[in-house]
Amino acid sequence: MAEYNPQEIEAKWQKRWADARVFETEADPAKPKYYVLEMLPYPSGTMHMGHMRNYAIGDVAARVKRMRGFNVLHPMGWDAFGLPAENAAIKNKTHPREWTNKNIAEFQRTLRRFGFSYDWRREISTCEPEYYRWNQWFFLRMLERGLAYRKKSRVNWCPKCCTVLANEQVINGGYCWRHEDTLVESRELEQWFLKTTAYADQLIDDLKQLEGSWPERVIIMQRNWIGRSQGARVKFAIADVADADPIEIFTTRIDTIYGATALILAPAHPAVERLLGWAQDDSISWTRLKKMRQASVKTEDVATMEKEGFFTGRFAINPFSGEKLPIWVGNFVLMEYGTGAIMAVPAHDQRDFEFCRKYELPIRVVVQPEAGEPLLDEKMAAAFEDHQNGKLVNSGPFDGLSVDEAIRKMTSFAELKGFGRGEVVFRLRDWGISRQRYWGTPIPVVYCEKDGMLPVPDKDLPVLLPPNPKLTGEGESPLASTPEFVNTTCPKCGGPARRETDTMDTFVDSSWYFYRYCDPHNDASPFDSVKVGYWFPIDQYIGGITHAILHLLYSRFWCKVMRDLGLVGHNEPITRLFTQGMVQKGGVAMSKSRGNVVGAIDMAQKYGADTGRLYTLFAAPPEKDLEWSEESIEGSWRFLNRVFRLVDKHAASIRETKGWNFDPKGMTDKERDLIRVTYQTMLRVTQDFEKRWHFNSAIAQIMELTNEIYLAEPLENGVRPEIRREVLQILTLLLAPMTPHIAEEMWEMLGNKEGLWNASWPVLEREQLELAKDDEVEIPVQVNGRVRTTLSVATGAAELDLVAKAKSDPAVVRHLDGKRIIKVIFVPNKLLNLVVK
RNA sequence: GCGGGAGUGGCGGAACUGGCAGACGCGCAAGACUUAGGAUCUUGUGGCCGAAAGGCCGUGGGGGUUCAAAUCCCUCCUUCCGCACCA
Repeated sequence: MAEYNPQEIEAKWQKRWADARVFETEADPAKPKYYVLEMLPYPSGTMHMGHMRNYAIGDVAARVKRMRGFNVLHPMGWDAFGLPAENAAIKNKTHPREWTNKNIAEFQRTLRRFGFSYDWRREISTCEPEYYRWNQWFFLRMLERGLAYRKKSRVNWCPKCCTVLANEQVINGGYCWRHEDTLVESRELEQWFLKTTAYADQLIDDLKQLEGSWPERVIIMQRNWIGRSQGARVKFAIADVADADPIEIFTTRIDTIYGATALILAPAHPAVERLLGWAQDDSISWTRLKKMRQASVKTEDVATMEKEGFFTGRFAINPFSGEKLPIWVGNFVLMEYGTGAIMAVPAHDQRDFEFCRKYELPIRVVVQPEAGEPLLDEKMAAAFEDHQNGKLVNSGPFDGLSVDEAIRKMTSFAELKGFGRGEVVFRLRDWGISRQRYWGTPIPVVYCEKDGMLPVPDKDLPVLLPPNPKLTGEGESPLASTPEFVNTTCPKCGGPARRETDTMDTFVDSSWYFYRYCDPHNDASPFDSVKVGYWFPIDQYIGGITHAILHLLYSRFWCKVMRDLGLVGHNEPITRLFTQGMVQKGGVAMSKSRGNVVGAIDMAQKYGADTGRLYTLFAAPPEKDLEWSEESIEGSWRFLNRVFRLVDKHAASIRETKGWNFDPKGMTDKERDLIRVTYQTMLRVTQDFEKRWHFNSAIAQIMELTNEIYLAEPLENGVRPEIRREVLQILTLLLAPMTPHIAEEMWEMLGNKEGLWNASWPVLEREQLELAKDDEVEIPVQVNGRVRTTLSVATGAAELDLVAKAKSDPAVVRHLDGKRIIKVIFVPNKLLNLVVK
């Protein structure tokens, strides 16, 4: 009697896989490819079971596809630049590289311990010059095309990170994404940007291609983030001032322009000073403005903030009606969106209503719903929410038009008269990539006093990080205080020049890393387009929902840039996306700071990697959060022991038998039941893996099959050895993607000379069913005890029901559109066996 | 406020196209084997009634469609996530 010893078995098979180079893969146009990828980890602290769940899901996909004959690319690498390494280095007085490499070694050891089927030859680490030089190369290409640019602007500054954050890194209405308790400040700095807005239309339109294969909510989140609004700009001339520049507003509802009763400017609007300058008695207004501008720095509690404003003393002319409208400044108007100025239409906008109510500005209804209460006074207007389906009133020549007609006609009228035009406005901002930290990719640009800003020539790449920086975590960028880095020569005139001292946001690294896996050691270009052309797009990407916007949006942007550079031939890098749930303990995600991690290595030592893998796959469907439970993990452990004992018990008696070909003749009832339940399980598990990714119910099916075999004991009496072997081999094959080590061991115990890694996924051949694909079968139908009719059922329909459980005998009669349809139960030696109550 | 999910035993969760609700596992209970059990095996386990056979109720609440509803429709409630003065 052999004991299940996971540590021994796992080490044994991991070595065999490595020796046989089972997971190493090359592009091969003769074979169908499958690129499956888990988001690359940031190597910090220790790996816990939350990480493992992610990789277990990907590994199941990789192994199933491999068993089904695909050429599978399944790589792993490290998102190795970033702030924690720098902070740890400051704390421990070491170099960030030291800390990072130590963690990478630890992470790698853990992943290997779990037996994930990676091609380790393709491992990449983004902090290596061989990798980041291509960040710099891409940056220069973008610079050439005007997609990278520098400008002074208000940026998000995290006082804890001591660096700038991208808009996407500001969360919960104004907090740092890494320090959720730290309010982001606003600073004016000279910054590098990548022009994501140049692709705003494509980024939003191409989301359509992803529908159905990306989670709906990710698509919606991206769509909202990009935030496209179709609207119009309208110029309002300023009354009583000669030669004054008009004020331009943006609106999506130009049809309501006759209902405008004021113009409201953002406090930061550049025209405010001029307007106040012209007005008399302005000292109070100046004070208010100053206060408001300071207050607007805070983005906290935006939703509940009281609307405030003041009258500038000036008026604007409504170009449609000629009406004089007071110009106000309002704290709720954003400078960053549209033109920083709006027309207030209090009857048809909640915010305008609140503002005008407070300051007693008039309210005028201009859209009247066709049916329903007449909206004539201001109280009705406030309650009126559906402005989409009304007709215009109080709107001069446009009275009576529907909203859609009015928007069209009034926009072209404004264009004709030259005071407005239709425009699409995006919420998306360009991607600010400058970071004032050391541990990132240096931006490859120099500043010469004579020649100005110049790109570093390609031949001088990579611009290396200085090996011995002074890291303090305070003040300016560490690179700026490293003279040997800063001082350089001008590539044009050869005179003295200064290097750019900002480094790139680490999201640059992860925006294209998956291309590098296709050709990881190329030192002439970021990758070979032919190799990428074979592997791309990624067939299946797996990661947390946390990256729904940041990483996935940047990656999509990068892909489109590379396409326009002629490097790749596809529009979207990722065909299918799967967002797995988190592993929690005590109701919150595992994290070092919360002190609730279950270490992956500890897990492997206590129960073995297979039990850990099985449990994370079994305890919850993969897209849902999983609450870690030390108690219920015992169930997975027990199950593997049970299966192992079962195989061990029969191994000796069946090891020498030949394989069994489906042959219904002479089967005993016990054998038939066993074969039927085995094949049914096989079909259902295949469906769960391939169609639905319901790993938890796939495992449940396998457990059920195991129970059925136990129930059929003693197998020795009444079940031929070759049938026992067939059943146990299929059981082993079904387990292989999830618990590969124990599966290999049992496969060997059953007498197989070749490793399980060479085995194919079990498939029922058509001949075994004795039905051709489009056969029709005549089935007499009994309803309520009497033969009623004869139906023909296409094999397609019968096939569906092959997966029905044996227990669901007798078949069920279904009424569908007046027709009666039959569920068919498959019994091997009788072909089709129908019982209808 | 807007958008998207989710509500099924003591717990995690099954149930594909409307067709035997609660698969599988945890936990719990009883028993077997044991010097012992936090090992292993067997049996039971949604609620109520019943000795049993069996019956009734049951998928957040209420209503509806259907021979048939966890599943479809209406409505309300709860909850999680994302966005949030985007004009």
